[in-house]
Amino acid sequence: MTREKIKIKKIDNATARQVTFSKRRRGLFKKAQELAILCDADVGLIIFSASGKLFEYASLSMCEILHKHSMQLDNTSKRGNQTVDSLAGNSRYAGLKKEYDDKNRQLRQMRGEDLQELTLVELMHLERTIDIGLTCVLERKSLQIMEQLSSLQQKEMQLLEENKKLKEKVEEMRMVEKQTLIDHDQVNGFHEDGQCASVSVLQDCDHTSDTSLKLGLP
Amino acid sequence: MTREKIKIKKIDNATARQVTFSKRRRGLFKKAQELAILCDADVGLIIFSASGKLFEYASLSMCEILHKHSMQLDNTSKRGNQTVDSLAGNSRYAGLKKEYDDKNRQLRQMRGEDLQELTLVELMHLERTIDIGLTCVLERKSLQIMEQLSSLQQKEMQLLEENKKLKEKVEEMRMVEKQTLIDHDQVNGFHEDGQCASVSVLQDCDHTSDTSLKLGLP
DNA sequence: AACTATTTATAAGA
DNA sequence: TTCTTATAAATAGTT
Repeated sequence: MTREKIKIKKIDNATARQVTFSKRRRGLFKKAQELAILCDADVGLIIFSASGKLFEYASLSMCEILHKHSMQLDNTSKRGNQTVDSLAGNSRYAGLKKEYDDKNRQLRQMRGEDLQELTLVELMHLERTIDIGLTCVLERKSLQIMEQLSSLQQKEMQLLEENKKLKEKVEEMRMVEKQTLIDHDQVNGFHEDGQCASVSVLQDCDHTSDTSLKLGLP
Repeated sequence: MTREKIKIKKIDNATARQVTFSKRRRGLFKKAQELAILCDADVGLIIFSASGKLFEYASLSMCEILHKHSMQLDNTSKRGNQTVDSLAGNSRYAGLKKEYDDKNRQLRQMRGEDLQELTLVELMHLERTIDIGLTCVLERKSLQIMEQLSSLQQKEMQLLEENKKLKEKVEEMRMVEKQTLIDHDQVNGFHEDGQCASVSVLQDCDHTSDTSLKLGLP
């Protein structure tokens, strides 16, 4: 579309064809993307070069596009020409699709949607199914809650125990310190350092700190 | 590309967006076809409008394009020769399978199965979902029951009414018959015929019979 | 759906 | 492949 108008037929020269392929492919991808963005459309574009190399663009994932495409085919092909699906070679796909639709319908009905097609007997069956499900979920929930409560209580106990030990330790240290001061007073006058006692205190602190870490939340 | 340059972002005005979609879609199809012809490429283009309508172009059949596409994907994603899967052609299948599994899991969980993998928060969500579903089902069931009750009561009324009329008719017929016998006795004693009265009775019978037919079950 | 002023895409050449 | 550029094609806004 430029220096010269061309006829739309296979380009003879292989090099020129390759160049044009490259240029137009990019152009097509750009246009496809623009359409998707401007018009809020879902676009999937698959291109195979003459040599068989694949290029693709998809506004969503290609998987989603193809899936939507399959769904559409299923909807339209129900009216008669099942040739499309047949040619696609998808008894496997069609079978899975059927099961998927069935599961989806059941799920929707359990959520309380699409109920108008059900008879009274079917509704009562459904109610029972949901009720059983709800019971199981409530049981499981209770179990979970009990487990978490139990776990928390256990942790509380451990922490209380730890706390108690620490208090005893602190009390003991106070006593030791007091005695040390008394000893110090007795041995010397009032001066000198309490370094030795300090070190001992620090070591004890480290030890208890390790223990409490083991009780930390997961 | 025209009167004014536009920014590539979703067009706000719905009408303008629809018009642009139409124009650009045709443009894209044309370009896709030109690429296919000029460069001897295989091209597949799938477009869904925002409203979900499908438009597609394929230089071969779309099935062949998708089949080639699946082969390519399978070949590149797995180095081993999984020709069986490849021939079945199914990135499409894999995508659906994933969704199917997901729906199936959800369904099982709503039925109270496979709950051990759920956290407490997830369980509470599930409980709420099921509860809402149950409420809907119960509402629908009540509605159905009320409808059926109402329908049955109406039929009962009609039948009672019919019954009443029939009883009256029977009583009337008895009286007529009695009178006929009396008349007969009188005729035997004197003269006259009771034919006219008999005919009248038959006509009345036909009439009530018609009425009961109109009230018949559907 | 048709028109048209512009923007874009691109064929050929470098 | 990429760049340039003259020209064909596409198209946004309007009618």
